[in-house]
Amino acid sequence: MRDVAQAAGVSVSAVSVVLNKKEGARIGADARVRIHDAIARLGYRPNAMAKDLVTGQSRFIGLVADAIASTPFAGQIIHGAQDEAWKHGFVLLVANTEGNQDAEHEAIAMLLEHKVRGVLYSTWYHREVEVPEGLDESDCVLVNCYAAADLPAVVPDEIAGGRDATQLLIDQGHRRIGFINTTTPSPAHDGRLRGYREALAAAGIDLDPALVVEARPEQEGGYDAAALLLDQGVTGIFCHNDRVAMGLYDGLRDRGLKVPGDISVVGFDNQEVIAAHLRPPLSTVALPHYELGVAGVRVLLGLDAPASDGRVLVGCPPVERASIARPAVVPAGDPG
Amino acid sequence: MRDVAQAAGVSVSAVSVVLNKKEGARIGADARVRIHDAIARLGYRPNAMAKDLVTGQSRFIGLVADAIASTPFAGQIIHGAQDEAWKHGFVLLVANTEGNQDAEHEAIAMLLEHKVRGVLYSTWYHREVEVPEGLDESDCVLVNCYAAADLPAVVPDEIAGGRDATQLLIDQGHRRIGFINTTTPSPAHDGRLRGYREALAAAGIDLDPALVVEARPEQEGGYDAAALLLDQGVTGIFCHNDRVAMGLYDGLRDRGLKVPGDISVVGFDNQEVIAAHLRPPLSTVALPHYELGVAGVRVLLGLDAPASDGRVLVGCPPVERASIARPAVVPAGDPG
DNA sequence: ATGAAAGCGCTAACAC
DNA sequence: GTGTTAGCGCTTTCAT
Repeated sequence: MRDVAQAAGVSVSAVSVVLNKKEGARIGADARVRIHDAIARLGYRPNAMAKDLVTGQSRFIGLVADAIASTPFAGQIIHGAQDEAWKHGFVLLVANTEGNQDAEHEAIAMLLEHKVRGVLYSTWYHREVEVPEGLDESDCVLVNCYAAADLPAVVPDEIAGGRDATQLLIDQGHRRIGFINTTTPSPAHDGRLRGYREALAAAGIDLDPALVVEARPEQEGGYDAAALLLDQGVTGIFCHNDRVAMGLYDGLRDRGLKVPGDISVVGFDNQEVIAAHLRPPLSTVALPHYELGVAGVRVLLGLDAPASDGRVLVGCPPVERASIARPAVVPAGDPG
Repeated sequence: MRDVAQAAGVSVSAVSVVLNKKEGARIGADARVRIHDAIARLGYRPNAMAKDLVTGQSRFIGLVADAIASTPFAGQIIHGAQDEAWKHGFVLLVANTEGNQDAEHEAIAMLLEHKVRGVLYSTWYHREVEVPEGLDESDCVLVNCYAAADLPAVVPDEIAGGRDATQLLIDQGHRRIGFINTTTPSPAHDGRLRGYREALAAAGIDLDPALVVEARPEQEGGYDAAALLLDQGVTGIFCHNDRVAMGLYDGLRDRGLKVPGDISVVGFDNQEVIAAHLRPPLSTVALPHYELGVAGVRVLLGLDAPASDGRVLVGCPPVERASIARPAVVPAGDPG
């Protein structure tokens, strides 16, 4: 920078002013030109760290994730956070902890030492977390998780998602709708179930407890659950996630049943590799990971405000594909 | 830091020395204790940027990716790079460009301004890239891609991978082995084909051109390819990737054929969500994204050296599951 | 309108 | 052994 000033025949402060496009003090047009010229000629790059040092604040936003890679989803959170941060001139500092306590501690220390503007603490599946100490030394927002501590938390709206998924089936005339929930206790388990109930209630359909079963949230779980639900005479099935739906497809096929001709299926997550390419393509409801990341930095930056309970709910938009049709067996009393 | 020094009754340099665990100049044991005490009491955190500023080098490694989220894979590269960087005291600065030229330029400028130790330029699928200008101002290594410019490039060993995948089938006695390659021109297309040929040649099997077909690298492509290969009387099929294999499973089943009873199948990529949960679980060969990330920072840091051609090939380890069996039809002349 | 100078928090000579 | 001091590259009063 000194070199630039020298080459342009001005002082360093003049260069600084020009670089930061200050409004107040204007620089002579000629000097300004000479400065830009010198910058280009010398290939000068400002030193971000020196700048941050003097201003006392960096342009970093820290993101600590518990499992960057174990799932295709985490990438989306990073992506969304990165995009939004970038939009406001911030850069993402990524720290992966793989659930390791020490790594987490170290990561947070590192972020703090870099004087990050704030940190996003995220998990790969929606759950309650215990906030590691140290995080309180900086602004912090929880992404895809929440804590007893009153930190702002950005989470998917599981209830509305469950409601919408069920509604997809109801809209096509289904009334005996099965639900393969997960065996794992979680906000997803409770929220989607509640959404399922709400949708049923709103449509005036009595809840039949025999229609909701639980299975491991994987293909294998869905495959095994097929038999249970078929015995109950369901015409449509809402699966806890797309992987379960994938397994269900297999289970149905092995019993000679066609989707959606014989049974309609709706998933959850909108896991692209699966949902979009199953035969038939799976109608589902999307887990908004990208948006979670975006919303996370927005509340961190004070652009969005959480509700009074500290939560910001991000919607799970339905994605209609081809796994839902009107039920083959018209319910009694319904002329069709 | 001054406060700490004052509280401990020593000078700032003493604190600095203690913090950096210098070997040469030792500090009195009592002073050291007082310093640590003061640090804890004051909740002092060193300012990483001030440190980097004076030493002239930061502990950052930049990672620019063309598509962080479009694929489950990118996350693995980030993860590997992050872990390895962390291990050596570096932090990852992540920049996503989504293939956008301007974003890329801006991202690189930003990384350079932060005086990164070097940058990893990565792509989500293995391909040739044009290196954006500016990257030469810093150490740079290509990850999962390569360029005409002589930059070190860390890439998967497609040939060996194709060879190993084919060998999995050969080992079980298959001799009429089909290959569903991708329609997309790419190192994967050429490398896996070459590996397939090499494995066949090594086993003394003549190449039958009718046995290699091309299809879109998705479920749909695999489904459609089933018919073509079945007509050729193959007993085993090597698929360009797991998604193709997934489609192939469907195609085979629709024709009443069982995997691996009637036809053995091997995939490529080891895309967890799919490969591990298909019925039967898919034997495949893994695309080593995590290792690619690790290797990237290792060569960047000078820990590993590329071959004379600037490449470092990362192996694609076979992952055996349950989609391969001995062929039902024993080839003529083979008593076993 | 522009330059001089102080200082951000830290490290690294160099004295003592 | 331990304290003093001079910057690292930049922003920002404050003079001019």
